[in-house]
Amino acid sequence: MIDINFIRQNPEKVKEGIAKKNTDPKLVEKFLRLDEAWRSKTAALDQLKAEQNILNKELSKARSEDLVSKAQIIKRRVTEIVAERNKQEEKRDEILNQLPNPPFEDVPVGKSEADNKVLREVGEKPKFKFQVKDYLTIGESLNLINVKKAAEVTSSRFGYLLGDAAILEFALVQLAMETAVKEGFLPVVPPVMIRPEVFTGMGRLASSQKDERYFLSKDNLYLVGSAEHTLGPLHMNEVLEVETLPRRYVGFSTCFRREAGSYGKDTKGILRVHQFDKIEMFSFANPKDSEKEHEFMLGIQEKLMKALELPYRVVAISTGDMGWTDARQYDIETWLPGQNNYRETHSCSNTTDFQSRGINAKYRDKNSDKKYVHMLNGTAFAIGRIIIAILENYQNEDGTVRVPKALQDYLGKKVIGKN
RNA sequence: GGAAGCGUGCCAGAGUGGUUGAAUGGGCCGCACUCGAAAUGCGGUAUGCCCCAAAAGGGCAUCGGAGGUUCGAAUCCUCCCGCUUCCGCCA
Repeated sequence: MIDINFIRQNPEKVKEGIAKKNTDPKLVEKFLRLDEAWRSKTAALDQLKAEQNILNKELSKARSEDLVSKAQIIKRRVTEIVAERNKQEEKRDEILNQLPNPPFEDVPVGKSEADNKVLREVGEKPKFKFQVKDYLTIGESLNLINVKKAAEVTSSRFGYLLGDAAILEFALVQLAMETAVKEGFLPVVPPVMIRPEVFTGMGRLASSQKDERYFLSKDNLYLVGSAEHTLGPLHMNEVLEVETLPRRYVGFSTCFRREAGSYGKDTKGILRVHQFDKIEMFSFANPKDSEKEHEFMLGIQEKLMKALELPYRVVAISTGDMGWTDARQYDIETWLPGQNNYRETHSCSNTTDFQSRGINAKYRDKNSDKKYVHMLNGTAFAIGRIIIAILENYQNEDGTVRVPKALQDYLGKKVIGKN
């Protein structure tokens, strides 16, 4: 969530910031009105409580019926005002929950993904002397992917990874983990379920994101949409020593997404599914270094893409297309010959103190003041989509698929589909 | 799933209705002593919020969480969460 004091002191900045993110700036006015009402209720309550405390102290010395009846009257008033104040607070916080993290000043302003800015294209797009196939055609013919059976067994937007595709998954896990560990990330297998309060703190139940989550009502738990969601709370309610920053983690988890509102979009295959596995990097950084840390994480993502020798481009996400919690976001889009297009495979975000405030993750600086850390997250590999990219970019005319050099040792072969 | 116990500040640990934000010890920080250190002594050592232009100052809240009883709750009651132990089940 945004710092309440920041909104009070810089309402115009906040309005401008959230407007860029396609959020109604009038919400700020609404927030300030409700906040003002909350403050006056709080002041009234505090004053009444002070009176009550004085009376109670006198009563603790000597009981008198007169004082008791006075205190009883105050008690009734307190009960009333507490109820009013709480109601006011609820209303105010509901609006606060509708305010996304304002973007940094230099983020490209735009309404949608059409306004994203391509920063660079890297790698050579493969040239084919034959009719290229899409990954699903290749995957089905080599019995690597089965979505039809998954639909029968589970439902649409699920898939089986079979044979070398399954092996490929673990190879990608190994490659990503080894690379991240070398850069100082601690490997983690985090929980994939999360409490509603913690999820809210991470800013992941705000607004329409809620529709994106699977909820287990019997246990009052949500399924995570990314390892990010349970990696962040690893330092919930903690104060980290400044010299231990940045703290870096790389997590493997299954990701669950309802894909609400994407009906009709990418309905075929496994590009957009309800369940996939992902390796995710996460960093807790000193605020003064978080932009640098962001670039560092992006650098690792590119390193991984270069290791796989897949053509990609780096995109600065425009304000209108950014994530709810993000002050800056980069995506990596990988070239998919079967679609003749770049498609998102990675995302990397600096959420500044938006999430750390929600989960109360602080650090102690040199003056031993406690401040909120900055939290960053970035994809190492969204495994399903990388498998798609490999199948399409490394396809041969005879229907087989070459294995990227970096993965050959893990698979123990150079070509998939050859007898 | 059944039964029992427990949950206090950075840590250990007292406190079972009345000036308790909370004894005591440890840790940490500052000062004194010392050439320096240790030891010792003295002082300090939470967070959030509100009022105040700010500072100074004042007030409110917080003893796992949410409610309740009461003039008054760390202390009593209810529910929830967590931890421990035993039984059952289980990869």
